[in-house]
Amino acid sequence: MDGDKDTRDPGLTEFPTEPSWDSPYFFSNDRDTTVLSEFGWNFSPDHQIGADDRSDLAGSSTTTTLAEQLPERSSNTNSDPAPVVGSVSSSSTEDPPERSTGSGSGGTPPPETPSSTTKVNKKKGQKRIRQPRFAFMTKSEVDHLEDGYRWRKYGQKAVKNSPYPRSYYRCTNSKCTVKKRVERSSEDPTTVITTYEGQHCHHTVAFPRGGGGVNIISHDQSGFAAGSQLMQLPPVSQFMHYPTSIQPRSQISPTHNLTVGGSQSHRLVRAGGTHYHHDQAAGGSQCIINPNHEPLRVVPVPTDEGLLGDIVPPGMRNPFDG
DNA sequence: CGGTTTTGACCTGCGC
DNA sequence: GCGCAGGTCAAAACCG
Repeated sequence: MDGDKDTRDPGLTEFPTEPSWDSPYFFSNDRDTTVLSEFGWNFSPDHQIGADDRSDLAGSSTTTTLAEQLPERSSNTNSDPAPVVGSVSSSSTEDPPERSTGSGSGGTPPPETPSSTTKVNKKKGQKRIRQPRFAFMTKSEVDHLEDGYRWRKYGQKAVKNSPYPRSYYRCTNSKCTVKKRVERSSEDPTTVITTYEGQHCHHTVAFPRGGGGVNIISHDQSGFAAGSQLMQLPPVSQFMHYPTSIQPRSQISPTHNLTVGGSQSHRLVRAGGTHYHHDQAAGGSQCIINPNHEPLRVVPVPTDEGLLGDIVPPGMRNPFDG
């Protein structure tokens, strides 16, 4: 225990402060947001930002994306100190549908049944399968950043070697198993590390039309489908759009330090209070993306388009927007 | 009143 | 096998 696992730190500290276009790190879309990804996606250079874009971003951008090929369940080897922030190693298994009970028993199961019962839930030899995760760091004074989805906090834990606790959130959509962890970097308290796990199976919450709503993504676009390599685009609207829309959950701090580009971003607007309009089309389509087909390029875009403008085909954007 | 947050307990995986 | 740290549960508290 001492030299113990700096699991997370390594990963984080190693992220280039500047985009490494030749490395798995890519996606530089904002100044203060570093995007890290744990997806098993196979982003190829072709999907990275174009040379032109690079020059545009390279300069001031501190945004970095890490796309890491996640072997099914790496993370346990030291060499793979949780590729991302998460550090998580044994996170959810979850076969999406049901709460994995993962800890299945987690909480306060009947003391009477030793653990057998609980264990039963989680088949023994069954190894947990990690859901694709995606993390990014954002300079912000608020921990929980708005992303268009509704989250319910289900836990908080103190993180070793960090004075800041880690919060666990779960998408409030009962059919959605996406989770997200939020923690503040111990090295840089101004940086919030958000890790998403899983893919939303629904649209983002639609915000008041007045605010222009959210860039809800509809992803059935056949053009985005790709045979067997279908990749569910997790938080597309999240990680791509976040930067421009992040908002504190409970209150928008005037000093909110998101630099996101300053001028963009007014698509996500709080519906007031802590509630949001739920106009989302329940059971919406799934977010599917095929890296091999659709060049993923992230470049600074005008306010109107937001980051999605370059990622999501117009036809795939918020169906409620128009 | 319904939904969310808080918080302590419990479970699991992993390293030693 | 043990201990640690991470992750999850669920009851209670809180809030709009």
